Amino acid sequence: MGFQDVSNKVDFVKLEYDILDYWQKTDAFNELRRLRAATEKEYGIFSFIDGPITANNPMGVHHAWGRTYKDLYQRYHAMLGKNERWQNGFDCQGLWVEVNVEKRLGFNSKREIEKFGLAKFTNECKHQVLNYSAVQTEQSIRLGYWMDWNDPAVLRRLRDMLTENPYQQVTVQGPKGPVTGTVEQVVGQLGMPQMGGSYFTFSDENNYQIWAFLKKCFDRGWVYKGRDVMPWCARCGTGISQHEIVTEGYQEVTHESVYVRFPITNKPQGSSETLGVSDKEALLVWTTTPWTLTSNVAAAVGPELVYVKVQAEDGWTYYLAEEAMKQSLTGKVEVVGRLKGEDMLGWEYSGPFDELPAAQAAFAEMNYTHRVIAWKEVGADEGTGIVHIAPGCGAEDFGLGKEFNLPVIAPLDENGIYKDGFDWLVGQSAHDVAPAIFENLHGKGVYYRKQRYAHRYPHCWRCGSELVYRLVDEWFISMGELYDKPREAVTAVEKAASFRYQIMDSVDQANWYPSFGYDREQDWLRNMHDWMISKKRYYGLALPIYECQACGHFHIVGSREELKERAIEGWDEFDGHTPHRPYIDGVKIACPNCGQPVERIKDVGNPWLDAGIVGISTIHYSADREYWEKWYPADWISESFPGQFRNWFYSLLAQSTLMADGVGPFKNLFGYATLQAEDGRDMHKSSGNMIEFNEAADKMGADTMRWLYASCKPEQNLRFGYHVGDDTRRRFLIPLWNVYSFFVSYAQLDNWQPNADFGSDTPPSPNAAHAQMDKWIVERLAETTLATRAALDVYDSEKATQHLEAFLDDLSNWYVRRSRRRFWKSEADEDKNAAYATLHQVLVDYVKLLAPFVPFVTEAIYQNLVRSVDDNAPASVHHCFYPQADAATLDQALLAKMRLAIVTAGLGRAARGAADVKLRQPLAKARVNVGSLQEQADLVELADVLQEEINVKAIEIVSEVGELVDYKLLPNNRVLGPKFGKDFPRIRQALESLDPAQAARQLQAGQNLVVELGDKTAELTGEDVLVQTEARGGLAVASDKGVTVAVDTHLTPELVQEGYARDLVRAINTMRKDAGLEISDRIDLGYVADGDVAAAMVTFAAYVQQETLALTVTAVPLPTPDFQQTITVGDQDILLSLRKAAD
RNA sequence: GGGCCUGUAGCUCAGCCGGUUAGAGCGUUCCUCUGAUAAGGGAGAGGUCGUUGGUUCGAGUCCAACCAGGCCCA
Repeated sequence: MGFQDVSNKVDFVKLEYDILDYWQKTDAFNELRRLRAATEKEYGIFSFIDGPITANNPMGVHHAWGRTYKDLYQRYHAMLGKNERWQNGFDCQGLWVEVNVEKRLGFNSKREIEKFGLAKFTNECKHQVLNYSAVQTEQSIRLGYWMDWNDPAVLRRLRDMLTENPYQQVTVQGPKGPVTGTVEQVVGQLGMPQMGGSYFTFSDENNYQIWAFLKKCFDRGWVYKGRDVMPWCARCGTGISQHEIVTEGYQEVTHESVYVRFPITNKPQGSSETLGVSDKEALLVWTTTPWTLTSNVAAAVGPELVYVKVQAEDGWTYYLAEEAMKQSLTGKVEVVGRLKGEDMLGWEYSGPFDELPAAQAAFAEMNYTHRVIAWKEVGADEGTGIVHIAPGCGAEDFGLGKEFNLPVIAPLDENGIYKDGFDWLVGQSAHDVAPAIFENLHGKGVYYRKQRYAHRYPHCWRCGSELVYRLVDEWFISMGELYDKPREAVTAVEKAASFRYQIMDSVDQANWYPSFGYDREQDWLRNMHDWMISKKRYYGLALPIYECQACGHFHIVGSREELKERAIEGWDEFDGHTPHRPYIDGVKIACPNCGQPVERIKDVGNPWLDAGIVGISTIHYSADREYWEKWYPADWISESFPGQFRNWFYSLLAQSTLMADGVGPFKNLFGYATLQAEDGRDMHKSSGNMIEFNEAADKMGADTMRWLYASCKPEQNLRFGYHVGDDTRRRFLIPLWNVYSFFVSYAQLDNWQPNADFGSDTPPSPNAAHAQMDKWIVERLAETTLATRAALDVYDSEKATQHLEAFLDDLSNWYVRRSRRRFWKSEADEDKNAAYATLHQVLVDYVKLLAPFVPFVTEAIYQNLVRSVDDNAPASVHHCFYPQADAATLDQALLAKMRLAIVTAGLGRAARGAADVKLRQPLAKARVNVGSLQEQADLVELADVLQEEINVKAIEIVSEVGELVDYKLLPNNRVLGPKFGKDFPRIRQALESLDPAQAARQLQAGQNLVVELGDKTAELTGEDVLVQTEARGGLAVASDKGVTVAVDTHLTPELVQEGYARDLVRAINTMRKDAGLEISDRIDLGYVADGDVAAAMVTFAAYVQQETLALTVTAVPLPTPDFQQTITVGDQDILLSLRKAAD
């Protein structure tokens, strides 16, 4: 037994695959679950509820960002001993799955789906989900994400069998034994206790649990059918709810907008204007959606807006808003009148498409003519200030239509095609008719001009098509009244009646990271409309709404049992199927009101119902209430911010709040921003800046990705790419590996092994300075442990990584660098043993701290440092407990002392650099000035360290370095400003005129300074004035943070010779390396030199021999050298030759 | 239309309650160290702190307007 070889050239990607194998072979994840089930009693639980990922595509690098957080915090809490559920979730239902299946099957319309058959189509959708859930499972495993994953092979088997024949019997292994049923039935049980693994929102449990939720809403009277003009996707044939459309639904597009004449036919009595019989007078109206002109019923003006009557060259007289003239009119015009919008109310005009049968019928029915109405929202920034109103084609228009009791002309069917009654337009798509409409208007003489117009226009968020507005019947959950008073003033009764206030209370119950998330969610809840839950589609939640065609009553069924009880038809055909179309549609119930048979409405549910119920459904709310109470609410949830306030966060909050009687679904919410490409743009395949997850993982390495993700600012958009990846690897993983590889290579060389219970009984180094260094790095690790835990406890991985990186820098660039010689020396004494034991222990604890962040490399290091020497240790670093430290016992004095030494050494090197004296050249002394007596004492103690670091013969601690620095007096603005106010500039001036050196002495002696301000004097204390030292130009001095270091650059011949000796040692050692010698190989050395270099070779012979492991040194070239080279030392060319000694 | 955020070095970003000479990392140039290091260290170049006003002894920081970009809600 002993440590395995470690190359310092590591292939991290290969290492990750090896570790994945190891975890699989040792069943490491399941072992962790067993261990934590056993420690739950002592340490409790950490409840995480996963926001489901849409199983419709391979996962992207942006998912990997979120999954890194999820894995990190679950692993951290597992290392704290807590038990967890480890359940991933897949989002499985809804339009996005349908769209991709349509693509796969080559469908373009709903008709083709119906022709294909709903039963088969539903299966294809499930097939799609099973396929990508398998892919995403594999990808997540590759990321190192530990979850209760399904075997991807089983998911694929179910996928294939489902398409083959969903009714064949299948048996799969569950955690409590085999599960048997038809393929459809088994798939419907995925995620349930008997199946284990990820939850799938298409499961029976999830669907029926939503029924229960809807039933509760129904019982409270919150569910209603609404008729409204909604954004509608003609391709998908479905309404798009407000929840889906804001933000990502809008895209910048350019349309042909059109200016149209609405010829005025009548100005009623009382108008200030009268219509001249022969006048060609018209309202000038503008629209960006020409297809809606067929449905015009009114024109709206701003009642307070100023309008003008203009005579144009074309013989027409136009009315339009004064401010809109410039953007609207072309050619010469003359203003002939001015009036307010309210003066035009009631004017009648002839519409652009009055000849259409649909228009005639609608107008005749209500005995209506086109007229001007008032709308205070009308402005003149765009268009003409006269707005075309078509209540059948626009949401606001519809609202106005209700207000003014206008006829509604709805032109489009669900595919966006003109319906009957629209004459020549029938059968044409709204998207394509603009040119024909223009031509038609032209023919009628009402066309004025067209204009290209760029604006943000809503698009279907799934398929990208432009939306139209369409009059439809949809189902809604009422979000309740928004009371016109502060939240605190809302009474219990009001709250009970208004769902939104109940959800707001749940928002209050959680900590939101970052905190602005809280405000965003409350803002959404204040502003949201009622929740549109229906979609006229095929695959998804079957809304259990039964609307009686006979009496108009509707009923909501709250469970499978209730449906069975109420069913009067079709139950037997449905029984054994999942609650999906088409089978569920065959069940009829008796209308609870009139007893007539009633069918389910055909609509399926909004997919956020599926995702939002998981806080209830996945923890067995109905099957095992005790279990649910234990795991609800979640300690923590996490998703990307954009979109989720009105989507998952919202639906989770809403559904949970109702089901859990006002207890919110989570205690802590952690959100993060958007992942972008390195160029700062969003990642898109079409932009060519897309990085696929698999490619990133295998090129960059999963640990690198994870450290990158964990160390970034979550609330800021993350720029992801190979350059930041390289930077991350170089900054962190490579130095980590180098320290590890350094340790192992020397430990192997010395055949060093830790004690069985390493760390506890290693005697300290007999060398006091070394013992102190060992103690320091241990203290630094304790300090880092405290800081890391504190950061992770508040979900601040960014801060944690900063502390962990700072530690690595201290470990690598101070502890190891300062201690290297202890590992090199040949005798295996107590000092060496202490060094090994310290570095070993520190590395082991450090990788435990790192394990949740970078699970692969830490596992590899742990296996070698711990498992290869201790069979009884936990099989995986991830089975260990997280390191602990006690803040009370931290040796703050030692930490401060060493920090000072590190700063001072850096300044010493900087001072040498300023004087252009390279570090190999020894110098006589350095003088150091620090502020406090404590610091002076600390530096005296660490003088030998500083001598080596700065390569000087002596360190002199001085209280004054006056001849090397200039003093500078600076006013302490923060103190003096408030004290002197307007006199402050004069104080500054007076201070500048003092002799700084003398003033500094005075202040240091505790005396006050007296300055002349012309008419008066002022006294300044040591607190009022800041005394700074600054290096006098050209001298070897550096200062920072109250420390000043000056090096004496005077060279004596002895120092020069010693410098040569060090140059020679360096050159010889490089030659040894180039000659391929082992570190421990002995050599014979020959050289040809004269003058000072030859003298140095004699004076420092012992030193050179010792440093180069030379058995013999001769002042002639070796006759048969292994390696020979001429180097330059001082101004001489020196011939060096060496040969491996016979030994 | 309303609200919020951002604008600082070539790039990515710090900059606390207004206070001294505006910083870091990457990149770049030069120097240096190195028998763990695809590393490390140091120095240099690089800034009208988006623009214009205002408040103040003093503004990157506070206020107003504007410009540019982003987000949220109508």
